[in-house]
Amino acid sequence: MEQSGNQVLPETQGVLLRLKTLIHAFTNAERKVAEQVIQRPHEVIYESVTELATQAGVGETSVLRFARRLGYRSYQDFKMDLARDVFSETPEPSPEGGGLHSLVAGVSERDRRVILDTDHLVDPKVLEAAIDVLASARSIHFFGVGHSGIVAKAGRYGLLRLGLRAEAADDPHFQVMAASQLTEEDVAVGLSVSGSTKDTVDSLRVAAEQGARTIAITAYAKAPIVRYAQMVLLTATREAPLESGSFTSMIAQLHVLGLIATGLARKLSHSARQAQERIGRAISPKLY
Amino acid sequence: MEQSGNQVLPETQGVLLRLKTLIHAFTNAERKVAEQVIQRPHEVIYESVTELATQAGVGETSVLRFARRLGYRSYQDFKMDLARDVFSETPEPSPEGGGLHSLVAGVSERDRRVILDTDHLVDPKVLEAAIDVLASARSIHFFGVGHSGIVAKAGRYGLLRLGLRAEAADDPHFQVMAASQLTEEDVAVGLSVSGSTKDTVDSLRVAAEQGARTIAITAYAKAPIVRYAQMVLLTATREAPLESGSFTSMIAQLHVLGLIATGLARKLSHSARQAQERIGRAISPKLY
DNA sequence: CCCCTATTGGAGGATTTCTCCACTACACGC
DNA sequence: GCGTGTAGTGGAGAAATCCTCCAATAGGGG
Repeated sequence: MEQSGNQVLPETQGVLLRLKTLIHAFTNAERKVAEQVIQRPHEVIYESVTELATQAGVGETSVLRFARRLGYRSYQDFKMDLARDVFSETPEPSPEGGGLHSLVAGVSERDRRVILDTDHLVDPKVLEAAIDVLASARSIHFFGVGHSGIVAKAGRYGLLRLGLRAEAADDPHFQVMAASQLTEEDVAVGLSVSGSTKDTVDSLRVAAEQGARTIAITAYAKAPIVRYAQMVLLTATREAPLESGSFTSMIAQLHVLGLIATGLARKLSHSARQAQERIGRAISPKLY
Repeated sequence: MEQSGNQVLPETQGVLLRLKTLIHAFTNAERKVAEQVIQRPHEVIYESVTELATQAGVGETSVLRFARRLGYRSYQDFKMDLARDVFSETPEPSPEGGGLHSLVAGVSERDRRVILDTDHLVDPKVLEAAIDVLASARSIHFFGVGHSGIVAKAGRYGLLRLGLRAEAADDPHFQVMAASQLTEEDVAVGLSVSGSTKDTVDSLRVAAEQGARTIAITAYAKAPIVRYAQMVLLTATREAPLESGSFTSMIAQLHVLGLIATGLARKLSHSARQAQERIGRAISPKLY
């Protein structure tokens, strides 16, 4: 009496596990259904009541009852829960050896790791200070050559999108020329992974001598560039000797710029939104 | 279906990611359905055709067509695949709290996620084909404007480091001029997140007309640019309305370039190592 | 402005899910 | 042995759902 009727079976995790432990609680017909489900769950999730009933050699009704007995409102609900089991069980042991799969996995791991590592190297207080200074600057100048010159431009565009006045110079001469024109109202951001790039260090030095606020983004806390920086934001390095690691360094730098830009966007949310809209309208005719 | 003769079509994983990249391939009604699915996949997997149709404000037929267009035999099949996505997705850390810590955590999560998503969108076969083609190219030309122009330059430098002949143009005129000079021995790489940037699309078209091999790196599988690309590599998108998401897009693009460059470095390990050494010697006098 | 194609949703048929109920089997008491 | 009660089972058909067909309409190109 108690053991059948409308007893609801205990609720543990995982339909499949539950089925196996409860195999004895089922009636004959239900057990046949349970066996089908346990044996070939991957197929069952794509089968209808009728199909499963036929496969199990029982009537449709028994399949329905089976699902109800497990506590589901409908057969569909049961299938979805079974699907959760089936899909989340696969811990995906890498299909086959090395080759291209491990290329993607390896580079991905490296690129994600450099972001995580950078998170720990960036000092929140310095980040906040940098954001404050940038938010109230008259103009912002990014300095960098080589790869860092590219990132400097990215930084410039990112701040332009927020409606700030930003410049970027990657030519060594123009860079130092621009630096010589700065004042206390301006901010100079020097980008150099090594922190030792002569041109960039010189530009930041000149900017500092002019009284401008200076921010350095580098991977080495004791590099020459930090001498002239009031605020230092560190990026992680991921030396991969042969494998072209330059993209990884750039990702770290861009990540830091993303932190700054997002912080600025929050601080300036109103004007930033307006700037975004203006830019959106201006760019749309350039698209197909 | 696809016009371009032997285009290497991207074969991506994950319904949700695919939906985002294919958003252009949908009709109006289908897009409404897609939006529902993207916005609340957890609920959709428990809904019937009728329910989803009502929610999206379209007819049932459009929902069915939507599933068919994605390549599923039935609506049930589509739901099962969606369930796989939903259930195997790593739970997104809650964006709790305000402060600066959540700024770093939020941006970091976003930047790492875009890399993971991109991994799933990049088709290994296409990647391999692209690497092969690039390894044997006489010269490689990167095209892009705006943010993608910056990434184009990064791509150029990355390949230069491997001893390959690489160029990058971000000026619309020079870009198309350069494209018009290419031959079958050359490779053109078009970078455009939207895939709709006129200048870049035109350049890739001209390059294709000249018989050059063409590769597109974009976030939308059905964007105009893919018409002229023999190989398409997809990047993930991370729409962050206000927050400056441009850095995130660039990180995704750089990650794909990193995949290519690392693959090339392996393939050309000998000559790449030599190139690295030459470059190292050449650059060292520029450092303090 | 017209034509042509692509897009769309409704009608209704096909399939699937579910409810209801009759039937069987078996246990137990008399 | 026989009646009675109860659990177990599947079939009939209703309800819901999924799907096909097709007419109406919107939109784009000439």
